[in-house]
Amino acid sequence: MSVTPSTTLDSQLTATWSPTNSYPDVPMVTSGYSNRLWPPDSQPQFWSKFQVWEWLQQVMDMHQIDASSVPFQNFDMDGHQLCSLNYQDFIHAAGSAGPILFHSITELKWSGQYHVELGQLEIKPELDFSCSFSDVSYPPGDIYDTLIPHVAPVASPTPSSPDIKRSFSRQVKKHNPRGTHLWEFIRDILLNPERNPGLIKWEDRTEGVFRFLKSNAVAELWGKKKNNSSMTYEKLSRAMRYYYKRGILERVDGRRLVYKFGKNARGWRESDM
DNA sequence: GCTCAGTTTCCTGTTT
DNA sequence: TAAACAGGAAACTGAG
Repeated sequence: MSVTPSTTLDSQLTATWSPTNSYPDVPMVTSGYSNRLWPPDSQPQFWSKFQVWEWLQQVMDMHQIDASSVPFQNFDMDGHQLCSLNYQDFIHAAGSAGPILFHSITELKWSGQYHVELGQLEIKPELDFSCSFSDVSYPPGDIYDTLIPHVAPVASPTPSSPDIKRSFSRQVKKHNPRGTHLWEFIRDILLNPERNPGLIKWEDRTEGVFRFLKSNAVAELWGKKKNNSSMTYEKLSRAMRYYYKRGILERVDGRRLVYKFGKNARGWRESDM
């Protein structure tokens, strides 16, 4: 299923979010998407489906949202369609993560058109591949505490009371307490081979079977991401084996360095994109 | 401070 | 013989 845009791009830009008609009693907070992760001339209206998917993944990584909590197939659309979605469309398509995604795309659309307060969020820029996905963290009392109630219009399922807000925050973060999981890191390499040619490759894309080509290099990259210079493939593979029990990976008997995504791994299928 | 999830580290034994 | 696999056990880490 995918969400059909309910308004046009132009009407959306003026009706759903603007610096003047939103929530004047609340200071605007930026997460820095427009300034850090996407080039200034990157206009979401002109994104391809793949770029939409990349954006989706990046926002989820930034906010440490479990990828399995957002049905990627709901975002089977190009940038123009994405920009045409209103707040309710995002709620419909992404559930509790909808407000965050809505805020992100709105900010990108409005990039440079309104004053933002920088410096409220900690960004850890890195130049290598690993920063492409999720090396952004927030201080305590992070964006969920400030963003969600502000973005949410009246009569939305978005949390408003402190208790609900707290449980929402927990729901979003509990699954991923320390940023991107290893399997998501692996998946991202597979889905972005242009960034890491020759590290891991698909053996059977439709079945989710993949093979490590440079196991030590992947381990090194993982260690770099976790700021752990002593990471080895042996340790990484131990963590991979723990995924068997959880159904995130399945064993591929008799083949070295070959793994397969299991039923609980999300976001790797072409149909998810 | 406690609990929990998700690793990380170390280890022994087995398979390729 | 080396590299990789398998899995137990304990420790670690960050977040709620």
